[in-house]
Amino acid sequence: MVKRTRIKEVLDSTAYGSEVTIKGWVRTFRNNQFIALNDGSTINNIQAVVDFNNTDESLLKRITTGAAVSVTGELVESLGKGQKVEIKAKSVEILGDCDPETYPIQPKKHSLEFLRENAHLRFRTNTFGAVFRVRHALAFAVHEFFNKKGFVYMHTPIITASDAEGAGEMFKVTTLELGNPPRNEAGEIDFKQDFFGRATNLTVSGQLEGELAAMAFGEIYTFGPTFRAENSNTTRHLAEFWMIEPEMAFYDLVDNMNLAEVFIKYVIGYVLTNNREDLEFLGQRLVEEEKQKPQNERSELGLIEKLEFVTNNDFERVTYTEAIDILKNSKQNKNKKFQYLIEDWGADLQSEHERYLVEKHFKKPVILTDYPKDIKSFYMRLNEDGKTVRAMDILVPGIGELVGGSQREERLDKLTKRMDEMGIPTEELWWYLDTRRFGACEHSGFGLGFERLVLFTTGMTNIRDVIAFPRTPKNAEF
RNA sequence: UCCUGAGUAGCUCAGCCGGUUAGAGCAUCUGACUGUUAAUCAGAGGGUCGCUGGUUCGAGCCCAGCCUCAGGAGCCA
Repeated sequence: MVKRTRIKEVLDSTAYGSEVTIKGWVRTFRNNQFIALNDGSTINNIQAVVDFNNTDESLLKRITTGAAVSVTGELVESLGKGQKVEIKAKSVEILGDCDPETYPIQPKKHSLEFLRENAHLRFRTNTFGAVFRVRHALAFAVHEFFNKKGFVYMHTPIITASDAEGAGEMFKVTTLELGNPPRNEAGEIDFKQDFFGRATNLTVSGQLEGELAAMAFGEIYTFGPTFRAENSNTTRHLAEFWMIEPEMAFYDLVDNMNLAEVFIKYVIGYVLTNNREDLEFLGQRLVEEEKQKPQNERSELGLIEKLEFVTNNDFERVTYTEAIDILKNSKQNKNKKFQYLIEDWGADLQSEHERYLVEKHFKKPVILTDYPKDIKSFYMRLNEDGKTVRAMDILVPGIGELVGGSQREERLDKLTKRMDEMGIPTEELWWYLDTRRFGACEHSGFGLGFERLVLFTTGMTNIRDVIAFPRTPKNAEF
């Protein structure tokens, strides 16, 4: 059996005269002799030239867009313009036919909306090929970064019993019969008879379990699927998404911010050096797309310039209180251009405010810290002022919140007091509180939405286009 | 969930004030051409106008309800 060479390797080769075998999917077949073939190893196609005068007519007819073919031939310098090398085909074998009458992907521009409805085939387009190679590179860089720093990768449970984290609506997990569940004497569904002997849900965060592990390994991270049953219909929310959650003992909020910033710069830097061609294509795609927008709505920087800017510049760090001052004194606020005007300290920031800070005022990623306790979660460490907590959110242009994190409240009395105030049942989270009873220490962590990172890095604008098979309200096809 | 907009050929879209046989480009098919770059040229086929009901002599177009999608908001990562 002849060994297959990946197209990326062939395109980089100068071994003219040697024989190679490539296998891939036909992108176009031009002029009855030029096959543009792609195997996913690179965004670039290789051109295989068929001698149509000496090739069976019935074989030529089967070389159609989308067909899987194997080509064996001689690697030669290309006679035509547009590519350096090509393959002079000696033999072409159709591995899998593709009926052009019914194959949805045509050699033309398709709308992202159409491709979303054909998510099973969209990997075969340039755009989605590039997006998912970048996604892979980012995921790999995440593990490489933490591994180099000595973090332990924890797999926290996907099915959880706690319904107490307050991170959003949860999906129920049950084996009970939906139409006729067993009931107790009070007429309520009797979860004692369920698979786990209690009500369970899909996880909304691995943080609480992550904290337990950090109290032994020092530094850990999780990277896994997360589920939110919110009826969210936006370009930045999914019902099933992947989240990275580092948790570090002996880190205060500043250590936490430093880690998050270095981390983001590292993974983006990895893609800048390893996925150059994909980024160039995605950057070009973005330019084309923005041509339809009015001048003042277009990005100032190209995709690669934007990513280089992020890796080369410090993120802006401001407290919530300073941010409120900036917003309050902004022209937008004074001219009542905000839909929600900033009046008093304590209000939650709306998307328009975050966007103003990031895109108009600072024009770079911003880390907002020390939010009012009333708009943040129970586990965040209370500041000396008694009003604010050691929270930090990282906001980036075009996406908004990329990271949400905090220094955790390690003082048992303050934590339980806060839980009581917010109606979080302490008895259900006894195991979490045990970390505050047995060797508690200063610690911090954050959560980063992986798809939002992919969005930012690829310049795509809809989160459903950076995950293979998006799960959103009314959509679980594929 | 709320606001706004959209749904017409495989895809992208046009369709006038409600009027006779619903169009274009691309794709597909047939033929020609053969160093092309989303090849080109000629011809052909292709429609449940999102669904249901209503108004009307007559509805792709008007009205009501529903479904789906997109953008924005909320929830958040």
